[in-house]
Amino acid sequence: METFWSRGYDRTSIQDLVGQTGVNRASLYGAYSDKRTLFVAGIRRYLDLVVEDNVGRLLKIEPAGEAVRQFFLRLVEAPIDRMRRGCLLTNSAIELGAEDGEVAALIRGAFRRVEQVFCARLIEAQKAGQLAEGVQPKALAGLLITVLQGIRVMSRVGVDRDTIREAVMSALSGIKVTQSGQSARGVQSRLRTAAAATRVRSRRTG
Amino acid sequence: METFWSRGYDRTSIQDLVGQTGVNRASLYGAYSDKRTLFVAGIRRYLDLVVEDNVGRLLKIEPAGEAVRQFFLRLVEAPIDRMRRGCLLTNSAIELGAEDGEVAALIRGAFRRVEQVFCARLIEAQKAGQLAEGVQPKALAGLLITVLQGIRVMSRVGVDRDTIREAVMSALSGIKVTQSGQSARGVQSRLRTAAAATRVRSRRTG
DNA sequence: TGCTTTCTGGAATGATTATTCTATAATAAG
DNA sequence: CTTATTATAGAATAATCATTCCAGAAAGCA
Repeated sequence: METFWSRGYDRTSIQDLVGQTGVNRASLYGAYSDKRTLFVAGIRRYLDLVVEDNVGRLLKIEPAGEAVRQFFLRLVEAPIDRMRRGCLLTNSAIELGAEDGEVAALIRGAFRRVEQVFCARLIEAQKAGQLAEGVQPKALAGLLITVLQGIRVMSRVGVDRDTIREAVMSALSGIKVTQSGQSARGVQSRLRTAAAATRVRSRRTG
Repeated sequence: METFWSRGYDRTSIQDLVGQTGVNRASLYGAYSDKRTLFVAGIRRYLDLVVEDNVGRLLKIEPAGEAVRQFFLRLVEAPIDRMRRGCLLTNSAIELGAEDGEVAALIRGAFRRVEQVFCARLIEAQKAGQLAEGVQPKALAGLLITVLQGIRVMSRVGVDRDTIREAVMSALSGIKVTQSGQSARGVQSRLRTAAAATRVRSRRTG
């Protein structure tokens, strides 16, 4: 999973996997019939570890609006290497999605899952009066999963954080800011600081 | 350009290029020092042909809000093969963006260009009262270029059109609908028809 | 016409690839 | 301990790849 995540499918050789896992080539072939099967297993592991971890965080935080909001704030403020590496699903969607139906279906399923979690939490948020007038949870969830993928693409070529932050702010504009979240405080204030610094910088540079 | 667009960098062999262009291998190497240089030329050609064509359309349509709106409506209703093929820039951003600085810079430049055209037209739209209260052109432009990339990823794995349409609708919600656009009529009504058909279909299927 | 440059088809090179095979070492089971 | 299973290192296979080379064909130019 780690190696495919860092280097992609084509650029990962069996030898790379042997080196990174410390498992012999023959043993790898003993456990998985070929490279593609091994890759699919890597994707499955990513779903279980990384995606579920994010889903868990998304479900845990209260209030619901804050959970969605922080999901993106956290994403935008991730370390540079993490941003460059992107998401195994996004990377694989582009690399293999058009040609490998099984991989495409796995990725589609993950996208749908995250979208539905977004949607569920947005419905909660709406009931608690945390959404702006006229915002439809389902439509906003569709926007958010799309923006998430877009951010993965932009980060990959090193688009500056301010641009991405601005996009996120715009995407989240339908969710009212609440100060209730416990762990919210850290991320929120870090973001406010960054945004303020940006404003000063852009005044100076024109 | 066409071959790299369809198959990506790694999966395109020099032999593929010889076959598709009808130009001899030795002649290709006579004109371009290596595969990567040829690829960069392909990207540049894409910028000149495809990106500039889209920018042109974005600049031509009046009123400004309608130009941005139609850009996305057109995108969402593109033929299925066109959607699967995606965008050479998006595909290359993921495939090479993290490892090839020159390619990354080219792609970043194109993203910035399109974003700025979005922004310019949104400022026009705002002056003409076509934007909702509190919508900031710059922030919305950042959202739109991100959503554009996100759509390219989603389309690649065959996410259904309704989901993408919904995301687009949500992203465009800050732009008021006007009926003034001349060529607007065609796309608009096509979209309404598609949306209506979808509604019926989803009622039938549950 | 002749000469020079460019283009062509195809073979050659050398590296890398996924995958299989083999013989040996380590481990687990009885 | 002995036997059966599994893991290992590395060689062997066969395909594909980017890139170079070469001898001949075509085209441009005088």
